[in-house]
Amino acid sequence: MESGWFCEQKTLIAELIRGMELAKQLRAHLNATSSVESRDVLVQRILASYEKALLILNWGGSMGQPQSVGVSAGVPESPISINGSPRSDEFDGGVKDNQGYNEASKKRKTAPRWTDHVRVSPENGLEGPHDDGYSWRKYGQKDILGAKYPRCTYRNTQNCWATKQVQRSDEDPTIFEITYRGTHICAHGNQSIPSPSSPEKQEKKQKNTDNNYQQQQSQQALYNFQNSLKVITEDLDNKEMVSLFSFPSAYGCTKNVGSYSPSFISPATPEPAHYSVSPFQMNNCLGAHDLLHLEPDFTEIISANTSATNSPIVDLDFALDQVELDPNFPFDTPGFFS
DNA sequence: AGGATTTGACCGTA
DNA sequence: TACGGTCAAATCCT
Repeated sequence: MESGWFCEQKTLIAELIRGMELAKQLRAHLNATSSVESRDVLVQRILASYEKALLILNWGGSMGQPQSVGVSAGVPESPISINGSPRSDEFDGGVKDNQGYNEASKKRKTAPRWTDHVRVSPENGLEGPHDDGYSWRKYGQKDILGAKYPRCTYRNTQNCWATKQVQRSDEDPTIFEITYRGTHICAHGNQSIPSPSSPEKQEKKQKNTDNNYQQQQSQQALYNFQNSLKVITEDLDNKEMVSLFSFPSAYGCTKNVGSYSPSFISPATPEPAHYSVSPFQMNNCLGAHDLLHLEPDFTEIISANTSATNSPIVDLDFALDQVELDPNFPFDTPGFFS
């Protein structure tokens, strides 16, 4: 459990760092001739970041105690002490019958859970991706009784038990309900640490670093992009947090909607890369062709950054992006945490 | 060839 | 027993 809390601390620090970075950005915007909307976006992101940090503190403080589950917890995913051997693909080798599987199965049931609602706006084109920064891999699609659209299920690819379900709303087909379940124990993509991996991997990582740089340089473009976003974050009695985004036209789960684009190296797994789901590939419940009108570079920007506009709960990557982007960040700066 | 996705089958739960 | 979640072989994609 100690390692779990350690992980929480890292997330917490990342959130606080993010909040500070956003505050800096806001300060810059105050001096510049930026729009009110972009400032507002920053303010919202700052608030979301600190809100999440507080939630982590609350949840971390109750670790080891029974967690109320069932309702959307509105709680950030928190580490759990499992053996870190997710099941499928590169990490699902035969754990099905062992105790670890059973324990993990139980924990999954009692794991924190919350829901995002992602809205797609047919007339406006892509206005907001839903890249929560984690690397998801689809492992199931199920027709749900009484539901018009199938439910797609995704699992984190980084030795992580967290899962994500995407269900298109029957009432409003422009809305996708994204339910996050379980606890992230994975290192965040941008949290990749140098590893003596193969030259190929290192090369990929270098490319990723380059991407980060490009993303940073594209920050301004992002703000312009974000100005067109409709971001509504609601705190539903701390039980559920909902973010609404405008998306282009969307479809139900479809086949062959594309692949994940390599973006990071996973230090903890034998995987050659950490795959970050691009907004267009968020899941097969979104039609990839919805987004074809966008330039690849632009989609990259979106993928890397708009998670900051996501639910304060699920957005974890952005903060860590900041960490990696500035490895020399003065953590020991006096008063930094004060 | 390696990795990602699809999809029918299996399993657990209510 | 029905339903939803997950598995895993087959298939597709790069």
